[in-house]
Amino acid sequence: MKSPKALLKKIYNDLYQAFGPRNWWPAESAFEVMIGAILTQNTSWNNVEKAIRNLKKKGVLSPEGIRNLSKLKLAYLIKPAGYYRVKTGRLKAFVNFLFEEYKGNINRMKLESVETLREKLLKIHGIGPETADSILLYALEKPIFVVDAYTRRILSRHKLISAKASYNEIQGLFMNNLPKDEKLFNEYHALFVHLGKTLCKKIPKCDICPIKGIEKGKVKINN
DNA sequence: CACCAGGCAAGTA
DNA sequence: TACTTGCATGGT
Repeated sequence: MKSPKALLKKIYNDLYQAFGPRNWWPAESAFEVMIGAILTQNTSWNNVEKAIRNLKKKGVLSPEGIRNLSKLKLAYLIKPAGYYRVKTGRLKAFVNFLFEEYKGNINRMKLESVETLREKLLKIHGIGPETADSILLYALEKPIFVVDAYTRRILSRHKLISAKASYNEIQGLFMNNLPKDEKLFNEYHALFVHLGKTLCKKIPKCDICPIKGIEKGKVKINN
C-alpha cells in the first residue's frame, strides 16, 4: 500500500464505505449546476441555495432567463450568495458565452471535447479552474477531477501533498493515478466535500476520520 | 463579537 | 513567478 494508485483507491473506498453515494451535484438541471458553480465561489452552499431559490421563484433559472434579466434585478436575486456585484458580471459573462458559442443550448455544448471546453471556459471572465472543472464534471458529465479547498485541506492534513501544491499538480495526482471515469470522479469529489463539511470541520484532530491506515509522507506527484 | 464558506481577478514586487 | 487584496452575505 504505497503507490499513489493504491493509496487513492483506498481513500476512495474508505470514504465510500463511511458515507455511501452522495448523489451529486444537487440540482434539477445542467444549467442549474453551472449557475451554482459560479455562485458558490468562496461561499457556503447554504447561501447559494437561497439565491437559486430566488431565481427559480422568478422563473429565470435558464439561459434565456438570466440573459434577459437586467443586471440590477439579477444582482438583487443573487444577493444572498454574497459578492453579488462581482457574481452578476460573472453570470452575465457566462450566459453570453453560452449564446455566442452554442446558441444558449447546453446539448450543443456537450458535443465538444473536454479539452476544448476547458480552454474556452477558462477564458471567460470569472471562471477559474475549479469552476470550469465543476461545470465540466457535474453539468456536462465529462471525466475531469475537481480540486477544491476541501480536497487540498484533506490531502494536506494527511500529508499526501505539500501545502503549496498547485491546482494542476493535485488534479494530476488523481487523473494520472485513477481510471478516467466520470462516475468515479463525481463520487470522489463529492465524498471529499462531505468529509470536509462534517468531520474535518468539527473534529480538528481528525481522530475518527474514515481515512485510516494510510502511509504518512508525500506521494510522488509527477509521473 | 470574530471567523469563515465548494474562488477569482487585479495589483504589486 | 509569488504573494496580497477586494469582493459580501449569512451561519456558528
